[in-house]
Amino acid sequence: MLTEERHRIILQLLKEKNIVKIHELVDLTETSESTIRRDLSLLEEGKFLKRIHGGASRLQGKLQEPSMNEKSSKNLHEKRQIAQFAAGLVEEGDCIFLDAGSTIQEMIQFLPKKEIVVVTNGLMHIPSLLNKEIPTYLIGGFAKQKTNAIIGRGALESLNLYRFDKCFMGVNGIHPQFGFTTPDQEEAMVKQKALSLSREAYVLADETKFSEIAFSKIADIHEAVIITNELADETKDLYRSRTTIKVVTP
Amino acid sequence: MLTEERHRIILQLLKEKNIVKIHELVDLTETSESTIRRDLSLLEEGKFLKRIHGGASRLQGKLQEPSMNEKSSKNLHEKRQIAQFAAGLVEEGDCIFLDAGSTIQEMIQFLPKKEIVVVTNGLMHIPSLLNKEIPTYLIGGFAKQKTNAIIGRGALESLNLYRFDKCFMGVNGIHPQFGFTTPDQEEAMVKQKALSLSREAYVLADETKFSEIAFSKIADIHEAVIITNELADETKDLYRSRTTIKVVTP
DNA sequence: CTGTTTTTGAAAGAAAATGATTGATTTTTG
DNA sequence: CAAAAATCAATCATTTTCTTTCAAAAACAG
Repeated sequence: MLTEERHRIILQLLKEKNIVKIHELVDLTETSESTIRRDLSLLEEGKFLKRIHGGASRLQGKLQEPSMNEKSSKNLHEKRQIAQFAAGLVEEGDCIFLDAGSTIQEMIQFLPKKEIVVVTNGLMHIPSLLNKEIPTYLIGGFAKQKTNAIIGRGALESLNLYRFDKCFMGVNGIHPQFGFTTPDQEEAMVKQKALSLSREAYVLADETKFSEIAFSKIADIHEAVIITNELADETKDLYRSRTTIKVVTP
Repeated sequence: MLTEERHRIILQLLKEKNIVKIHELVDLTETSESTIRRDLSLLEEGKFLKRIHGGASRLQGKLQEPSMNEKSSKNLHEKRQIAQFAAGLVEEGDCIFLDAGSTIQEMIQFLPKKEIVVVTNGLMHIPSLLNKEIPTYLIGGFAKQKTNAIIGRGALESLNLYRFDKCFMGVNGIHPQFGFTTPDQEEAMVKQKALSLSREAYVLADETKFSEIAFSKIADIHEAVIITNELADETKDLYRSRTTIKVVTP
């Protein structure tokens, strides 16, 4: 059995079980304990897992891309519902802005087969957009490694070339007083700019984002329509007076 | 069994299994280990798979160019030599423009670990550039599906924000009278603009590009230094009088 | 047919992976 | 708390795989 093959098996097993024991792996792969230990050491070095006494455990850093599976399927389902609803708002002839980030990425698959134009700062959206043969414009600027978003002065200048019918974005915090917020200042500026260039603005957020505050402010609460799933009634009331909330019914 | 035939078998098997072992392939094709090793090396060069100890594994594609099946390994080798030479021209502190396209993509792996800044219109370059932790700026504009390049008005406007120490580009035709040419007019405009913003301009081209003419003109022959591999003497003379040619010695 | 290039297989030494063993360290058990 | 059990890191000999080199075989061109 090849090294890489074992590594795949180990990671696969970890995904399912959160914790694997050394002996389990020895039996499964029919190799020696030494070999498995070496494997675990290597994988730990590569930040794929954490070694613990007797085995290894999964690490839930955000660094883990495939930990998408870890997100409870409920959460994912909600996210998708919100995304689908948002995509339904797009109309023939629209020019829309799509923010970088995984929330918005879910939207793309639901975008209608109409004549639309998409502008985005999300590098991760490009393959799927082109795949759907949607005319796509990317704004210029600095390519941020961690989030795969385009940010910076170039991004703002670039946006000036466009006007949008609708823009869609994800945020990290929604708060009655502090408005929409996100951790990265540069990304906040891009969102802000895009929002100011749109006739209609939509923020996609599941219930976990409400009453949260992140570092950098994007806009006041009334400047965008919030698309979300079921909310506690008292939360709803808190926001209803200040802005529009579209609640996706399952 | 023909080389091509073996390659096809190997790739087919990889599609099904994610991992293939050397001995598996030796048995299957009834050739020697040496031959299989050579095959795997070639296929790895062409970015079709990744060699691992004891076999090979499938590489899960990023934003790779899929339509480039005709890579002959000889051609690829030349291309790589040219790319390596070009990368060697990059100096500490340089701000360089990298054109979209597979020729330039080869350069990235050879870029020196110095403080440099890269601006590009090639979406396919982004993953490897970010991977090397090189500060990267993408210009804005229309994302062209076929070539994964950013083009159009936005691209030209975007470029205006920058000035380059050096720019590197691929072309389709080089001709004493007609200059540098490429099939797509929009891409030609981007190349032209980038070239005009650079202190020094370099065109990377193997011998097959000489005396060819494509539809859209980028610049006159004297406006860029040509980096190429061995040339017939008469070809060399034809261009030497009008521009600089750097010949990469193998 | 002859000389050249390309492809192939074999072989040798280098490099990597493996499994067993050692004694140290940690955890469990009494 | 201390002994017993389990797990661990480190080392080493062995096996497997890799790279390089070379010569024979095959394909090719003139």
